[in-house]
Parts: sequence; C-alpha cells; structure tokens
Amino acid sequence: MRIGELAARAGTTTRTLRYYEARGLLPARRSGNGYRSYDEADLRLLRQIRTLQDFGFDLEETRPFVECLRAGHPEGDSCPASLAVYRRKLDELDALIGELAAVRAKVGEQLARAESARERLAAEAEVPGGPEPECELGGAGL
Amino acid sequence: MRIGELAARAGTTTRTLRYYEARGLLPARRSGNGYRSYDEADLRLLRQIRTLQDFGFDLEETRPFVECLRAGHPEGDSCPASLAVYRRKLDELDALIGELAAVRAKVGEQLARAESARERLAAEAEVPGGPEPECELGGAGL
DNA sequence: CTAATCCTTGACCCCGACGTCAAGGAAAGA
DNA sequence: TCTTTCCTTGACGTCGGGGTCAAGGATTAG
Repeated sequence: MRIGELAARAGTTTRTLRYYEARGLLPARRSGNGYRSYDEADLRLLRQIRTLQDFGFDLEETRPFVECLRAGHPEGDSCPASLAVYRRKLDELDALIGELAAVRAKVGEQLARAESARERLAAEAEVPGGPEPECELGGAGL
Repeated sequence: MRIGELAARAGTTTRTLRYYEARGLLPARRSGNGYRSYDEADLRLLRQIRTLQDFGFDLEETRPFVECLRAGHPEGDSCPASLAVYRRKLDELDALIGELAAVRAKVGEQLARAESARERLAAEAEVPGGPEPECELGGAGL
C-alpha cells in the first residue's frame, strides 16, 4: 500500500509517516515509480508507535518497541529494552505526578490564604468601626 | 539597580528580564545612559513572576498577579483575576494528574502483562516438555 | 486528452521561555 | 589610559512533533 492509505488506516497523516521515516523509525521500501510502499507489518509497527505516543512516550522511546517487532517478536514489548522503557516511564510518571500533586497542594494553599484574606478585608470594609470578632478568627491586618 | 544586579538578586538572567520586558510584563525605567533601572518594587514583581513560573504557570498567567501588585495591593493574589487564575490552574492540575494516573495505570498493566508473558516463555524454553516448576530460583541465561 | 488525485522533495512555520552570539557603547578599577 | 566588565539592540538557535505550502512528476477516472 502507499503512504496515503497507510496514514489513513493508522489514523494519522502522510507528513507524520515521512517524519518517522526521516527519524529512521519507519523506513519504507520504494516501488518502481519512487512511491513509498508499505505492508501490513508496517501498519503494525505504526500502530505500536501511535499507541505509545498516545501514552505520552517520546518518539525515541518507541524505538525499542519497533525494533522488537521488526526482530520478529509477536509484541513490541516482548524484549528487555522495551520493558526497561516501560519501567523508566513508570518512574517518570510517578515523579511527575508527585511533583504536580505537590504544586497542586501549594496552589490550593495559596488560594485558600488569598480568599480568606479577601474575606477579612471585605468584612472590615463592611463594618469600618471594627469587625469585633466573637471567635478567634478576627485577625489584624498584615 | 541595574539589570545584572536585579537578575542576580532574583536568581535569574538578564536575558530573562529583557524577555519579560519585551512581553510587557516587567517594563523598566531608563537612566541617563540608556541602562535599565529597577527598584525594590520591581524585585517584588519579579519574584512573584518567578514563584508562579516555578509552579508551572505560563508567563501570561502571571500577568494578573503582576498587575495586582502594581495596582498597589500588598500581594499579587489580592485581586479577583489572580484568584481566577489559581482556580483555573487547580482545575488544570487535577485534569492533568488524572490523565497521568490513567496512563500510569495502563503502562503498569502493559508491563505486568509483558513480564508475565516473558516468564511463561522462559519457563517453556527451560522445560520444553512441560514447565513443571519445582522451584522458582532456576534461571536460564538471558 | 484532460482534470483530479496522489505522490515526491524541500523548506519554512509553530509554540514557550529563554540561550547564545555579535557588534558596539558606557563605566569602573589600576 | 588601558582593560575588564557591564550595558545596549538585534537576530538566530533550541526542542518535539509535526502543519502547511510550493513546484513538479505519476496515476487514474471520465
């Protein structure tokens, strides 16, 4: 099949396939007229790449999977190098999720602090003579 | 103070300050010789920007905070626009963390599946007639 | 035969937040 | 005065994963 059909069957674009080829990830045979020619095996390689890309893997990270398939293995993750990429990705994800959770907590704190400060100011503005706090929540302005 | 000193005091570079100025985020006065001139208030603005950047805010998202400070408020998040940015960021973070957690789960599944498949193959290779595992410590090469 | 698709390569564009280099002016210390 | 350091503007590079032309050749439908 030609590039347009492969792209369509994988739900991507011809530009993307040429890009993968330029990166050495998905080389193509050529038919007599110079057109790129692909087969079902290429479609499997491409689907492997796309799946990993959808997971957020870098293109380079998909390379071991592609090479594993090309080596004749039934799955892209049948090789140790692919498993290593999986593990590295899990570590990266854990680290990233942890960082984001920490940031989330800090931003949440900042929001709560800023909101309570605004409420205090609003209350003071409403009763200029003095809030006269019945409980211990009344704070003097910074 | 001049640009080099401000950059040093904020732990950033002169290039960054010129970039912020080009974006209209941190305009600078000029002294007679054409040098940029900053004061302590600029340092506070800059620190506000840097703090938010460290949190992963886009530069544009820091603008309400900077404008809030320039409007004379004691904190960059004393204004409603800043609080809105906080809230939007929390939503974004929650969405992102959720997506990453989902990907993490899927990758974990894939890894477990691939690993168990390899173990099966290894066991079959070791005892071609039938796995019959008496003890799991026997390791074949590769 | 001709028009409409498809294919080829090459080359520039995009985003964000700067890094880096170049050419030249200003200031400060010895 | 000389040298070093700081400042100025301008312009291009980076990174990833392609998007979007442009100019021209091949193929196919009518």
